[in-house]
Amino acid sequence: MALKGLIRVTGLCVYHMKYTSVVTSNRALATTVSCRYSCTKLPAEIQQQSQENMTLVSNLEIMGVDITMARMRQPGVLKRMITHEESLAKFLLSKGASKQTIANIVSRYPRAITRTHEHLHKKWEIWQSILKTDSDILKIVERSPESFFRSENIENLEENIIFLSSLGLTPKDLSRLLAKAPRTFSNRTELNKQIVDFLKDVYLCLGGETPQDFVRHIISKNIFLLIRSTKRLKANIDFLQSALQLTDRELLVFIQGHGAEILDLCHNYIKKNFANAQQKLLSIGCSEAEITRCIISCPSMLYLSHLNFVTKIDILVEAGINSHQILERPRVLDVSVDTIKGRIKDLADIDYDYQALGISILELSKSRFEARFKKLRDSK
DNA sequence: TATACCGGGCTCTGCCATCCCG
DNA sequence: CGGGATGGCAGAGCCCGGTATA
Repeated sequence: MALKGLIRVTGLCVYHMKYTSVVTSNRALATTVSCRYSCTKLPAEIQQQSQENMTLVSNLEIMGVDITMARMRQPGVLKRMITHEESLAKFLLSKGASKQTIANIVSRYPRAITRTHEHLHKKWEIWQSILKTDSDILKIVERSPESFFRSENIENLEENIIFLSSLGLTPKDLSRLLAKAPRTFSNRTELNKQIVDFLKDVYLCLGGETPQDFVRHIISKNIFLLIRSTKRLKANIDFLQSALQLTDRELLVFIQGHGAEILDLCHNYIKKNFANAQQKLLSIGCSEAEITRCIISCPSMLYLSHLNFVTKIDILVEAGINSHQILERPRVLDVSVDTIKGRIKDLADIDYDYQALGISILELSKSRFEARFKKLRDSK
């Protein structure tokens, strides 16, 4: 199989490196026990607190920062002799943040106060070249302070923008990337390059001929790919090929289409959900081949948690819809449980016949459903 | 003209471990 | 050796409407 060969092709650079680093970190994980969150103070903690810069701590308290939270997250910051909390606050205020927001940001990511005014100014300017307005940037900083403040490396940020643009991503793609997956820009450019190389290698191994177009296409389809490990992406691609029994050519079509949406899922989650969905659909009388075809046509169903998936299927079956109707229109699973329930109830009131009229009415947009429902009811 | 098909828009952090440098 | 920088992980859907088609 082509993907198996990939390990050999890219093994020396991308894939092998990733793999070994993960193995060591997992091993370490198993033997490390953190006591950082213990409620009772140990002597070591008391000693640690005593080393804190008391002026800084009281400044932060006045700003409204949650010191306990800050201490829990980045204890080292509270010991620093030189910090820039005042200029940080002034800077963010000038961008439209409230005092409460600023306190919240520092509580969640204390290292923010180690950034100088010059740094903040420069970085904001660069972000603004992509996102345009202050409020767009502020929204992200509020949502995830870490993504804005974690790295001090401006050159790397600039390099990332150049690199991502060189892939053919449009300004619109870049702004979506920065708004939704800001980590893409604080990760080292080398890492982004590795992932892009990995994607190109996958594509070439599967027989593709225009790797640059492929990468641009797949990243704009799923903007979270660059913040996932190649280990995860590879595991998911391998799994989907074997679980869905796709040829290289079919896999290529799949991951360039709807398949791209699910490549970033946690690998165990995708495996678990696949097994659960298969089991549930088998239990209502679907064949394995039908299920496979259905998942290929609508892979987003693997996004649903087990409970959510089972609940939806049960509601549909109880309403008198048969398994084949569901498989023919799997996008009905895209609709929320509440919406399905509400519509089934409405339709029961007018004795809607799913066998005769089909189930596509359940997937309409809200306004289209209402219009259709009204027409059906009036014609009764 | 109603329905089917399909693409795309929202959305997506915060914690932990290791590496690395002063 | 401590702390900053960086990578990796778990987590878990829904909706709208343009256009093709019958």
